Amino acid sequence: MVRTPCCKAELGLKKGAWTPEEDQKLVSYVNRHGEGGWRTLPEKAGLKRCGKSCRLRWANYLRPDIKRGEFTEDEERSIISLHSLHGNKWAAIARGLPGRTDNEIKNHWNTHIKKRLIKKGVDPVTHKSLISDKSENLQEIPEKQKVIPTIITSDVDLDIEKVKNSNKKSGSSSAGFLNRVANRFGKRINQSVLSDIIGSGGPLTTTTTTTTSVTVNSESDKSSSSSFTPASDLLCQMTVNGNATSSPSTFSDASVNDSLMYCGNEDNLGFTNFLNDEDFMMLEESCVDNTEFMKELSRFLEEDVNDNDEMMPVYEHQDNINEIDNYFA
DNA sequence: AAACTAGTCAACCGCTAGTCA
DNA sequence: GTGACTAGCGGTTGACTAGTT
Repeated sequence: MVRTPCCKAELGLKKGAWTPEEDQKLVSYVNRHGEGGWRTLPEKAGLKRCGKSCRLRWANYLRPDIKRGEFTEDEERSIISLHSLHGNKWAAIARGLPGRTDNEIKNHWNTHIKKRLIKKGVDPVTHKSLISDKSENLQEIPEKQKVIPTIITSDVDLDIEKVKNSNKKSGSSSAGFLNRVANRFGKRINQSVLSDIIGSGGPLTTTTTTTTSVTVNSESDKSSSSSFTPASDLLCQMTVNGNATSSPSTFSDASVNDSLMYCGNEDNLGFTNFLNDEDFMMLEESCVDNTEFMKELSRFLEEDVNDNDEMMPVYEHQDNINEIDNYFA
């Protein structure tokens, strides 16, 4: 089958930048007749362009619902989050950002976000830490340099520091529990066990972006460290004296997309994002299926009963977007 | 001030999937 | 089932701009 070329140069069709007059003609035509019929539209609208070009121009720049201007922090978070789930499926990503086009997102990714991720030591393709791949060699890195970058935000310095310094609010639900688990239990549990659990599967709904920072101080704790770095939807990082590893996870929930939960002091573990009850239940189910984990967990709980106020999330039920903005302001 | 370089982004190209006759 | 056609997607290009030498 021989395809008919969409744009026949020999027909004298124009290429290159659109003029205001052309835009006006296109907008006027689409407003009168609606979208579609792109192949025949140019002729009817009096444009010397191919239909494909008209469709693109309309879809990317002339549509009234298009949002122009700088990407917001939240939008960037969403892009990174969605990209971790969809990869370079720009159209799919664009569907998650109303008013933004696939082309715009693609450009922004390639010119800004990708570079920033690389700069922070994060592979923009796998969303895993580039440093973690060499975790075995990290012992040789000077202590001061053993800092695993946290990703996700639109700005390099957007910050955990701010979170750390914010007023701490007490938590009471699954998030608080998980923080205690992370704080205490994470130091002890066998890494492979925890990795299995965290990456053990579950329904995926939407993507999320989470950064989990963990620091374990004692030398002996190194062997029992773990990190939760989901390849597809939950981005977490964990460091143990600077050593970072990663493993896939399956938490999901758009609500988690706001990176706002907790960040403890530097000597402790914590989830920087809020985990809602649905996510928690998913984790719980995975845990229950793992007897080894449950044994460890039982031990942890016994110890935890007497000491559960040690680690509280900074943030837990903050669902107002303005408050989130203030958080990073 | 001119030349060069790097960054940005609008637009194009090639391809695929879906639909219809 | 096949071919023609449309819509849409993702990768790439190239014009333009800003910054640097």
